[in-house]
Amino acid sequence: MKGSLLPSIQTSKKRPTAPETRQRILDAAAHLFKDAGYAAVSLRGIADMAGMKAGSVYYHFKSKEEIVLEVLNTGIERVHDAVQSSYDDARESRSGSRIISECVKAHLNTLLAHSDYTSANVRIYGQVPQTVQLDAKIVRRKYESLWDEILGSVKAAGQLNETVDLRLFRLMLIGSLNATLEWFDPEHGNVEELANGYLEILLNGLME
Amino acid sequence: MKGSLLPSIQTSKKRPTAPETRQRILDAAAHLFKDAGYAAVSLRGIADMAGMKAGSVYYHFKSKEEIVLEVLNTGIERVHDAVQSSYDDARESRSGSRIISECVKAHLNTLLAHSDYTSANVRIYGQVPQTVQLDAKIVRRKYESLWDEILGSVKAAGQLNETVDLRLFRLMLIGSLNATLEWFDPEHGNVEELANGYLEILLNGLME
DNA sequence: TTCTTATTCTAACTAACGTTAGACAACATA
DNA sequence: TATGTTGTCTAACGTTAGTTAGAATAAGAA
Repeated sequence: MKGSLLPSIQTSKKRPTAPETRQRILDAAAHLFKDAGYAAVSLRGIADMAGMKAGSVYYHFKSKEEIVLEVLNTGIERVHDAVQSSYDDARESRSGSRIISECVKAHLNTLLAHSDYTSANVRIYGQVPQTVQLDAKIVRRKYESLWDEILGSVKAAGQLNETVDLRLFRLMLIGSLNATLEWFDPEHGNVEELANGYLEILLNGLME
Repeated sequence: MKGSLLPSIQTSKKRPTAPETRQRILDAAAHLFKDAGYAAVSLRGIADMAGMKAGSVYYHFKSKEEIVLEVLNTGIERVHDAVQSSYDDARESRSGSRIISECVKAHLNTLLAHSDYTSANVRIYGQVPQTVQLDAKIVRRKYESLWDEILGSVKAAGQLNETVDLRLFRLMLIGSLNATLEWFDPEHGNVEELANGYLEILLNGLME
């Protein structure tokens, strides 16, 4: 087996196991989908990046669609876990702005600094085949529900502007966070600062 | 010439002129790019929707890249014109929130209700070939400058929260407006209401 | 009516795509 | 060492993509 373009997973064995190779394929796919979209990424490209030939990918996955569905779902699961974890931690503070801040930071960190998978989901979801989209929607909806729960609890504690439509706010919040993918450069920017900047506007508003 | 899938441009001539056909090709391209992305849209698909065969497209355009560059630039020009027009009209009100509101509405209206081109730009810019991206960036920058001008003038009039980073706000604003493309359905929603909902949060903030 | 011009069609090219089946190689175990 | 199992390579398939050059057609002008 020739050299791989990804950092190789260290094992005591010369030849990687199927789970390891499978992971390598998914990592490559997530990275490429994130940057170029679904249709523009070929199996040969993914295989090349994973250090193998395209035909070999079929030992691990049934189709390109199966790969992208797994990338999409993993992406949402990761950000869901991160936000859930932050929510659980921040809850006891009983501060609405603290809770929202921590969850926003968790979302942005996952999206911008830790997961090609989450980035890929955001960038390509709208362009994958319909069948894949339908399958991925299930996990996506769960994440939306998590945010509804977070925002709902803050509102129930009387800490939100009463006139704000929570559904719209959630759409706007996640939309604006996800849109940072188009311009934020993780190598030259600080996610924490970015989150704080966004939160200031969202929580306090723009006008004097 | 067989029936076209687009509403035909009414002329006194039996056979459309090149400009008319050219427009039809661009309309088809913008529509398809918007929905499926760049790579997934074929010349044959565009030609089919424009009511011709793929080879004929080459009489009007040199390449697929030439088509997409034109779609991208037209998209930005349209939203730029709309926002510029709203800015010019709202200026005399001397009300910061009025100015911002009108410009936001202009942006959203163009994006969601009037222009496949603008929608296409937002959705595919990050995925077109590098060379196209570089070319399209010029026009894009001008639109960003327009917003910088708008926000700068409101701030200079002392009507903005002093601590807000204008560049960040602009990125966040345009990002969140553009993200509405992923979920807003123009056939079942009201753009004006959407704009008002967003503005309320952005101008007044979320917290009590 | 004929000629000219503009526009579209057609057939084909090369390259690339997702996928398949079987050969091959590497590793583990008896 | 031989055998069995796992994982990769290879060659090929049928299809699709962007593009090209020349033929064909339609419309307008003389």
